[in-house]
Amino acid sequence: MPTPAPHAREPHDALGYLVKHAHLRLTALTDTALAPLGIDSKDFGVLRVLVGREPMSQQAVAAKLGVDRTTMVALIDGFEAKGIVTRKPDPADRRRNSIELTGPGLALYRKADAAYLAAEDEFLAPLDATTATLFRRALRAVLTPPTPDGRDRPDRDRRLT
Amino acid sequence: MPTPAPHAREPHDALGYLVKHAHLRLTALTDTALAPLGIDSKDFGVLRVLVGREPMSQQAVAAKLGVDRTTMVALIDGFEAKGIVTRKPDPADRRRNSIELTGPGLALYRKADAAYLAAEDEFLAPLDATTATLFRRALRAVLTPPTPDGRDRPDRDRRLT
DNA sequence: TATTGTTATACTCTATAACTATA
DNA sequence: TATAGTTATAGAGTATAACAATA
Repeated sequence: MPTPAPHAREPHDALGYLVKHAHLRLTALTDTALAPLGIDSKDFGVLRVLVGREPMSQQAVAAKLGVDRTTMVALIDGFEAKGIVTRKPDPADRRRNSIELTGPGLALYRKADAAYLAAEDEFLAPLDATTATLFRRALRAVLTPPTPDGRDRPDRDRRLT
Repeated sequence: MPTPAPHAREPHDALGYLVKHAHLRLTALTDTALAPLGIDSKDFGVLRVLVGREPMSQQAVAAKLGVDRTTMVALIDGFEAKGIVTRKPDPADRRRNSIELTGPGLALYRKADAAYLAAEDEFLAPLDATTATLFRRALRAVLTPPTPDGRDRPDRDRRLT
């Protein structure tokens, strides 16, 4: 016994360590996979919010992502400069900017989605198919009911980052 | 069909979303659990490195945690001010600070460990015991082999944050 | 008066560079 | 010459406060 160990537990078994580094590794993998497309995983999160939905206000996107509306400005700035989205005043309420994915934006999303899924697969590679499914299901389960009364929230109210 | 959905996949199913928010929730739970003891989950990580080991240099602790040695200074400053650790020059190499957990520091760690484990339990509450074990095992599995040749690294060489 | 987007500012976290004392 | 600790500084990232336009 090289190290006298009063009350030693293996630190790498701590769930906090495991989950944090799982997050770090998955982020690194997806960032690498998306980099050739000129976006990162945070950008991809924005695309995921916009795709397949009606045009949204900047604030609505920000709320979905759980970031401040001031943070959203620069993100949309970048997307608009790259021609990924259009930003025009909402005719119904001209305070709002209506954010809409462009054709090239949708094409980019499709490529990004493929790259993202490949990164997921790489991340999950050490698990067999059954375990991978179970892993995903367990993640969903631990996120579902932080409500005290045990009722689940409808999916569309959840934040998305 | 309220929302016309060209190429829609549910964003909450993305593994990136699930892992990120699992991390956020677990961190929130552990921070809350540790707050009454005057420490947070990052502090607890430092305690976990120090407990049950010989006294270490600041740099060794920093390396284990994967942070810069300059970041370590303030962390140890706080611990020393609270009497959790002692910091004295290593007689063998007086450039080094020998960091050692004090008696009260060890007592604090034990309380913190109990609080931390309770937070883990709360996090895992939606899973039955078998699934919880499988979940932990899956997390370990996806973290083990980022080495290209497939060989695992010895545990003591891994970073710990 | 309240809200959306915007800008300017501040705050947190962490790393880089430079200094000191030791080796 | 190189290394451990320290300090000062700078860089991300994100939030808060204030302002203009609109409701």
